[in-house]
Amino acid sequence: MDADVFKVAKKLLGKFLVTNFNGIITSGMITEVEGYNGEIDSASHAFKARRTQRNEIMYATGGTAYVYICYGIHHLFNVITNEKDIPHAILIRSIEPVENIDVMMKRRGKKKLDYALTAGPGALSKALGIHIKHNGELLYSNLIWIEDRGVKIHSRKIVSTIRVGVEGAGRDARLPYRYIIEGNKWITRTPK
DNA sequence: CGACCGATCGTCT
DNA sequence: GACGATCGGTCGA
Repeated sequence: MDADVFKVAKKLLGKFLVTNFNGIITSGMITEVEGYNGEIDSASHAFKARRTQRNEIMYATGGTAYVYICYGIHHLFNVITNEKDIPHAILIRSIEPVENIDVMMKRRGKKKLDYALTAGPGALSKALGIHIKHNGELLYSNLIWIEDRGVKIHSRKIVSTIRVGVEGAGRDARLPYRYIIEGNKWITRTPK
């Protein structure tokens, strides 16, 4: 929980996102994130304080998972970061796979191990088994959590770019709120 | 490689 | 009734 969603977003790089479903642990190191600055961010689901059934969880206390479905198919995983009623969110966009990679490949229907296994928010959710039913899950639960394993990402290695897929988001569409680990190959393409 | 396009359905107007 | 905080396949160079 922190007042500055972008500071938290950068801190999440190098942390490990872990799931434990049906006794199987899968995990990866976070390599790409995007910050969504609540009610004043025209690319955020909570823009203009529009509170709906879908985005209600964004108003929960920091440390809660916000999962929603995009394009009818993909489950996108976000971390809520602020106090109750302040809808700041961080979209986890890519991870570098670490534990039980074979399970993740099976979930994704992949035969080759490459960046596509866990690059992109829909892809990593599928690989980790994250589902819409985990919306509202607490990230200090025993199902989904974030671990610090001592990996330090120096601020010089953090690159910011515009966010992906928000071209039509209006005023804030081109703000540099996407953060990636420089040189890491486990990330999606950078938009123009 | 890059560009394009169809899939697919919950959510909001 | 329209439209996504996307993905993966195909096509052409």
